[in-house]
Amino acid sequence: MENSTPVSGSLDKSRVLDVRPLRCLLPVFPSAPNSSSFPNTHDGAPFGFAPPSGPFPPGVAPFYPFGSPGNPAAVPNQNAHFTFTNPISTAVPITTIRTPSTQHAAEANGDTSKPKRPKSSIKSLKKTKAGRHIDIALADADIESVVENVLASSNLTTFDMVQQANGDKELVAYILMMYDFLRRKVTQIEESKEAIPGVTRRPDLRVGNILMNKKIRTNMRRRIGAVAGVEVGDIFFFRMELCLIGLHAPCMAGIDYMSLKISQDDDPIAVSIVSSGGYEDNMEDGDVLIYSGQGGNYYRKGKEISDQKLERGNLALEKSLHRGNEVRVIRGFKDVAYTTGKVYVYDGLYKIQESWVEKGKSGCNIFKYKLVRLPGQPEAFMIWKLIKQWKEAINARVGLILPDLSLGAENLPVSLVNDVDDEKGPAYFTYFPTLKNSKPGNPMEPSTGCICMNGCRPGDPNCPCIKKNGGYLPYNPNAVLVNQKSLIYECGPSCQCPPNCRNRVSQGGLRVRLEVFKTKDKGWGLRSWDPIRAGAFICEYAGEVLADYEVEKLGSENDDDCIFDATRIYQILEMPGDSNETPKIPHPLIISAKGIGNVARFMNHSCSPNVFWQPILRENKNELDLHIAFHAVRHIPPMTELTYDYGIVPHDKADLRKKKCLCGSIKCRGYFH
DNA sequence: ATCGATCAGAGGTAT
DNA sequence: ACCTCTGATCGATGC
Repeated sequence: MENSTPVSGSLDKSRVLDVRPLRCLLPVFPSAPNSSSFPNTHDGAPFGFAPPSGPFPPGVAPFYPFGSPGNPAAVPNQNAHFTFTNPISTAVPITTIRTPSTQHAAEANGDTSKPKRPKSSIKSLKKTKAGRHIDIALADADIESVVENVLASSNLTTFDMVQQANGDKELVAYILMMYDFLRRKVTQIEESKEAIPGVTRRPDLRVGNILMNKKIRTNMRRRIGAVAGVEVGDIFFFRMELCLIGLHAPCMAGIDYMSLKISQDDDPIAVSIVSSGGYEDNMEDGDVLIYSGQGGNYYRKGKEISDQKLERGNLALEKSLHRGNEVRVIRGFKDVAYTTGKVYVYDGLYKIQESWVEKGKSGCNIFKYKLVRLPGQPEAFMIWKLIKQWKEAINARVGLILPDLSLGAENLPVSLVNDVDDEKGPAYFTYFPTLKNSKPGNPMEPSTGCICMNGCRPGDPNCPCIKKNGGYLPYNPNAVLVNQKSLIYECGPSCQCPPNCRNRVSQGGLRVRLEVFKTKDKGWGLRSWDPIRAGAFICEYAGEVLADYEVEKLGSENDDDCIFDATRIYQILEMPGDSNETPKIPHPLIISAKGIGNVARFMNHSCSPNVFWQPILRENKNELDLHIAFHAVRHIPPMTELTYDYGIVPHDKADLRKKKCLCGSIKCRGYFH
């Protein structure tokens, strides 16, 4: 990983770099809508990872976690609004939350109008020392009300029985987005409170527990083989996600099994395993997995390391070996972008080929199972292995044209690849990592920057930058946006916090290893070698900010590719969040990346995008320093094309600029601008 | 920065 | 009640 990072250069972002080596000058995007050089069919999505889309099943109203960008008039369910800044609000100042009063606690609980509190709250009350009762109770009430309100705004409390029993792609995507949004939100709230030493709050488990209790889950019944709505290659970042969608039921154990009635006998049969390196698994081969049985393991109070026994999961694996049933395999490993976290990849169906017992490093017996991947499935874990090779030696990348398109302007290289035809690169442009000619206007009221010398801390009641964001730091750790906002106020040149401040995410440069590649039918596109978490920052839209007179010219000229136009009409994203928080920019912003730009200029349009944009205002004395940042709608597996919604041109020039859309989504509008 | 020890947890099975 | 390839945190090392 590190060896692919060029020596800094990140300090000198003002340099404009020429990308001259690209000799072949061909159009970047599909040209005219009636061009015959592009296929008219919508089939054949470039990869197996077509984004979830389409009409929601009955009972599942789409709700808009990250809000609906653009025109508020385009929001269909105006009556389903919920704001986080409303009364119940999470935006209660920390100080009021911290004033302990039994009356307050009782009121807070009563206000939820939920007579039954989840058992987790009761437990924490019982287990916590006397002095902390109220804090915990208030925290729980606070979080419960957030969850309640989010769920209420989605017109949904539980799925019906059919949906709980069997999912589909949309339902699975919906549950995962809901889960991760709530998890980020709870993390944000917890972070803003004073930490209780020695107490870890585990938002992942908490939110999982709440959704489980509310039956916001699917594929509940255990099954052998494929799980409806889950595709080979899908990625996850928490074990709870696997539970909620029925891919792997135990929230910690590595082997999931069910009893299968054969004549009179009840045989346990393994249905899925999670291999994440906790034991002495062998992950060398992409299609073969040597998996260790469970039990007899290290650390458990009052228990010694011991021989593993042929019971529970081990017995199930043994039975599955003889029965020859398919076993789902989820491979987990350290997330390179987030050292303390893990990423899980659903690697499809395997069969157990053999089993044996061997002595582990501790000297105790360990069961071993050899699993072999069934042929004919899309590649999943194999792609990760390939990428690892590319990172070690860039020349291993087939079709490589340039190892770094940015020529050092970014803090990570951006490879340029064509493995579909012989085109040698996109049309000439100059790589530049941020905006030129920014700061076109003056704000209504002057503002001052922060003085957080060690970086802005969540929950700091005195930080003006956090105040401007409604009292919460808008980003979770690791540059993940909690939810879409009308406008995010980042720290900027007039702040005294350091460049690595958590409130400067869009200024920190690339955090995932990107690749510009030739698509099959949409010209050049953008994708990532690294997995991307839902909400994670991807890149800024760089280019030249167009002045009014330049915008006027746009319609008449035909060369208006590579435009970001915040004034267009945008469709609502299907993400959990607050539908009131639609992007609102302080002044019209149109960016041209035709001559000067960064990776963002290669992102293609999709009517069901996996990336959304977010306006950012950087604190800069009395100037409006407005930028556009792109974040992930949902978890995005490596090598999946990144797309966002280009929006709709409202005025009469629209028809002239229509291009045939090839996004392949069920909800495709048929064209884009 | 990376490692290990630590521990409260969750859904689930087994009794 | 018992089980477990979690996940965050805290301290101690590594370079």
